Amino acid sequence: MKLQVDGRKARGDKRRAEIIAATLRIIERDGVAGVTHRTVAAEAGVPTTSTTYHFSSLDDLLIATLISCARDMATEVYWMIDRARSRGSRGAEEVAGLLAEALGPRRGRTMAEYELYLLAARKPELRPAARRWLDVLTSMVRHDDEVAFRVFLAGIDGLLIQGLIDDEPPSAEELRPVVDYLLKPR
Amino acid sequence: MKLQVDGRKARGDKRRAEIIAATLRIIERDGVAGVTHRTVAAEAGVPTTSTTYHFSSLDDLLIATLISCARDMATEVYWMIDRARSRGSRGAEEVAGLLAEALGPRRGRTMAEYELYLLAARKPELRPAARRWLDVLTSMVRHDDEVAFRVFLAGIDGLLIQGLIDDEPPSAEELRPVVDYLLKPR
DNA sequence: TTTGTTTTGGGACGATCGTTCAGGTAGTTT
DNA sequence: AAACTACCTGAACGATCGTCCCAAAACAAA
Repeated sequence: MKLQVDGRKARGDKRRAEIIAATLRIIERDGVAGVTHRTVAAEAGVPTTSTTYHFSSLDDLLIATLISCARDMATEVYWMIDRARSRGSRGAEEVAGLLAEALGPRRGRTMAEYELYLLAARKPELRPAARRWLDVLTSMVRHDDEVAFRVFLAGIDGLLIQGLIDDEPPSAEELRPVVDYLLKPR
Repeated sequence: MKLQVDGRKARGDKRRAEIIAATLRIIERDGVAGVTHRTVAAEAGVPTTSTTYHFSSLDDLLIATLISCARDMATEVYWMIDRARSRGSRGAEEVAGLLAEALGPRRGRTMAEYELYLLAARKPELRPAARRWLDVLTSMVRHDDEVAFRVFLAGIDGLLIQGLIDDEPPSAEELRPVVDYLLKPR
């Protein structure tokens, strides 16, 4: 069995990846509402029919984008945990910093993620991909108290979604006491 | 100064309210993406031009819908707090019940609220209305520990948004320990 | 080279979109 | 009664939408 040596399929895969990346940029900038075959194609620099060829419908394109997005998130969290462990930290500082970054420089990306998340609430076929994010966290982070860990995950989500409607993003220092409280064992 | 006796304006206000209610039903059923002048008009049983007459643009209609939605939420929370106080409860049972209801029978409404919430993240003119929800809670609920209260609010949001991508909604009994943990003083 | 498969891309179809306009109706004021 | 204001609505505009069709190009297998 040959593994991906067909130059045609290789080109196709590359283009699919470019289209997905362009879709994510569109969502970051204009939201899911801004995603059309034409806007995505223009962003990716390909003809309009290219997106309809590689993705049988707009829903398929959004599904592929969500899956790609969830994979990116997982690897990011993985490296953050790695950083925290190498410092011997309990993680509060790293988490607060990550939240501040998600609400500041990467605000568009955070909005995109939650829009895709809500889309998964409406489209059942997106849910496995959306749940992967929580699953990855649950499997990667060591936790003794199941309830405390659920509270921690919920708190992170809540802080992010509430921070998105602030006029200016909160700093890591402002978030720190809340994160500390979330992580404090009892 | 006469207070609202002009029959014409009274009719206009009534229709505006009907259009807003129809918009909310559309969002509950099909999401913000399903909101067009035509779908809203059909849902409300009015001609298409009626929605463009009363709301100068689609954005204005969504803003009005979010404001109306936030007001509804505030009164609901008000009554829940009233119920809890009259029972002498600390509120855990009431909160868990409210969450289970929001994720079960009222799931569509909950999705609509978070979609409008995310819309406020993208459109600054919506943010005051979106923030009103948190402000109302903050002013209505007695809280000594500011940090603990922020964690509580974030936790509620996180539990709701995570519950939206479950295949079947969690029961009040399942949510109870998490809510207890959120409310437990330390 | 010939044959078959996959990708590319221009063009176009019907549907639906937001919004505008002008004429008509109902209610208020003078 | 006349003048004025606010609301109502059918028709239509240009723009944009998702999607389809088909021929050309690139590449692989024969």
